[in-house]
Amino acid sequence: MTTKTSWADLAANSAAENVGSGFPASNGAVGTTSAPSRATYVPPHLRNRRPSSDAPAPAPATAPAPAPAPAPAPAQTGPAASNDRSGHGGSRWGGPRNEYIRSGNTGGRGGGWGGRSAGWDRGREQEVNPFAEEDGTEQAFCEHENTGINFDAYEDIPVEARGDDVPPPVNTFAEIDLGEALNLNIRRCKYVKPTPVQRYAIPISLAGRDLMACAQTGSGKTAAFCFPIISGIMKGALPQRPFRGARTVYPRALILSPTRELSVQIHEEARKFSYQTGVKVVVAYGGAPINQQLRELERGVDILVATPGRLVDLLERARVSLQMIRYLALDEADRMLDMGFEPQIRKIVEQMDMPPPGVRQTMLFSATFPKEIQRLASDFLSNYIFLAVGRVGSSTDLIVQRVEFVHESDKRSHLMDLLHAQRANGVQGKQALTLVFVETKKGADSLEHWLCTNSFPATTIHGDRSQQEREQALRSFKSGATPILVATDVAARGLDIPHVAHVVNFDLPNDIDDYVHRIGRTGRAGKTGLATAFFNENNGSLARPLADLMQEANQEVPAWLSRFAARSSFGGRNRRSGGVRFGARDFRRDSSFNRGGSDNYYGNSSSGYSASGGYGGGGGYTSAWD
DNA sequence: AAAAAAC
Repeated sequence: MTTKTSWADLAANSAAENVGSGFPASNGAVGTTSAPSRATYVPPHLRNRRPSSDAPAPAPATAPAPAPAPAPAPAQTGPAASNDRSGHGGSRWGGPRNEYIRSGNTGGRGGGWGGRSAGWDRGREQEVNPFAEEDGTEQAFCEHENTGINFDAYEDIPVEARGDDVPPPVNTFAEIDLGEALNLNIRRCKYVKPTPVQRYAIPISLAGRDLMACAQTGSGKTAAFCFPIISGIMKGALPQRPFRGARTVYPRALILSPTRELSVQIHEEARKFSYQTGVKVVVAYGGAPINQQLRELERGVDILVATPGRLVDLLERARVSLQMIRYLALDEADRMLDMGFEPQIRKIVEQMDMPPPGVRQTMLFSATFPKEIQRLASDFLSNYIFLAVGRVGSSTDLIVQRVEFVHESDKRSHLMDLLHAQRANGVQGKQALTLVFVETKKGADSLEHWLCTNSFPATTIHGDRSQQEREQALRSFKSGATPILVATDVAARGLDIPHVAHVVNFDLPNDIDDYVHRIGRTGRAGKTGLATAFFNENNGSLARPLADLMQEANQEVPAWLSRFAARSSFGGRNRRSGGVRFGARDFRRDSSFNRGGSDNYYGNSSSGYSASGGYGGGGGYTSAWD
C-alpha cells in the first residue's frame, strides 16, 4: 500500500494550484439592465417577409462592426441573407449590442421553479442576453479562464478523419463562413481560435456530411456541432410549415443528451452562440413543469435540446413534430445508444416522423465509442465521416491519476484525510472543488450526510433527488458554497464544471468508460487536475483496463495493481489489448462494413498515430479521453 | 447490480 500522506499532499497541492488566488464569493449578480429591445421572435417560415420600409442597413464592408447594430431588421434570413458575408449581419434583432438584459425569467436560475412568471410578459418581448446572466463566480473567472484555454496542451494531437471526400480542416474561425452574427458571438465567448475538434468537425458539418466524432468535451465539442447547426438554420431555405395543429411546433434541429443537467448546459451554451442570430433554442427535460416548456415551445423553436423521455412525451402529445428536422445531434452518443437508452432513441429517430438518414444531417459526438456501439450508430448515419481527435500519452499528464488500495471499511476515513489536507491548503478559507463519485444513490446520500456531520460542506446529486434539488446542488458546488459534491454517474458525463481540482472515485465504476468520463470532470480546458481512485478486491474486473489506461497516460501504476491486472486479464469488453489508449479507430476499417473509403490522416509534425503506437492495437475500442 | 430517462 502506498502512503496516505503523499496522496493527500498531492491532492492539496493540485487543488491549491487550480483554485488560484481569486476565488470569489458566490452569486454576485452582474449585468446591467437597459431599455428593452422591441425585437420579437419570428418563426422561420415568416422570416423572409421583411417589412418593405426596412431596407438592409449598409455596413462597412470589412470592419467587424463594433458599432451599434442597424435598425431592427426582423429576422432576415433566407438565401438572400445567406450570401452576405461582409455586410449587415450580426444584428437581426436590432438594438444596441450592450443591451444587457436580465429578466426575471432566466435570472431565476437560483430560485427553483417559482418566480419565473414574474418577468414573463416582458421576457417575450426581448431576447435575454445570455452573456449577462452569468453569476458572479463565472463572470469573475471569465476574463482569466475563457481566454486561458491552454492550447499548448492541445498541440500534437493525433487526428483521424476517415470517409469519402473528407473536407480539409480550418485553422481559424475567420476561414469559415459562419456569418457575422455568429462570429460576433464567438468573439463574445472569447474563443480565439478553434480547438482541434472544431477545426475538423465544423468544415465536415458545414459540407453537409454526417459525422461520428470521438472528441474531448472540454475542448469545445458543443460548439463544434452548434456552430454549423445555427449557421445552417440561418442560411437555410425557408421551410413550408406543414399543418398539423396550431400547437404543434416544428424544430429544425434536435440535440439529445443523456442527462437533464447536460441538456441544460448545452442549452445555455447554444443560447450564447445563437444570440441575435434569430435562431431560437429551447430546452425540454423531465422533472420540471412541462407547462413552462410548452409555453417556451409555443414562442417558437428552431433548435430543440432535450432528454429522451420528455421528448417522447412531447411527441406523443403532438406538441412537437420532427418532420422538419434537418439536423440531429446526439451528445454522449455511445451512452445514448447503450442498452438503457437505445429503444427510446430508436423510437425518436426511426419511428416518429423524423426524416431518414441522407435527408437529415446526423452528428454523433462522444468521447468513448466502443466498436459495437459504432455499429449500432451506423444505422442512423449516411455515408458518414469518422473523426477521432485523441490525445497522445504525454498530453494526459494534465490529469494526475492515483490509485490507492482502500478496503470498504476504510474509505470514509481515507476520504477524510484527503479532504483535510485540501482544506489546510485552501485559499482564502475556500476549499478546492472536489467531486466524489459513488456507485449508488443511497450511498451518495449517506456519504453526503456523513461529510456534513464531520463539518465538510457537501451536497449531492443523483436521480432520487428532485430536479430542483439536483440543480441547486450543482449551483452550490459550482459557486464554492459546498465545495464537495457527492455524485452518482448522473454527473459523470459532459458536465463542464470549472475549477474541479480533484475527482475522487470513492467507488470505482465497473466500466472503464465510466472511469474515463468521470475523471474528465477535472483537467479541463488544458488545465491540470487530480483523480484519486479507491480500489479494493471488489474492483478486480477493472484492474486490467485501469492499469493499461494509466500506463498509456504515463501514470505511475502501483505494483499491486499490476498484480491484480495479471490475475484478472481474461476477456470482457473492459479488456484493452495492446497499448492503444488515446487513439481512435473507425470500426469500418476492420469489418465487412468497409466500403473502401479513403484514409485521411492529419498528424502534425511531431506526433501522429504512428508516433503514439498507431491505431493498430486491434482492441476495437475507441476513446478520445472525454 | 446500478444509474439514467416522462407523468
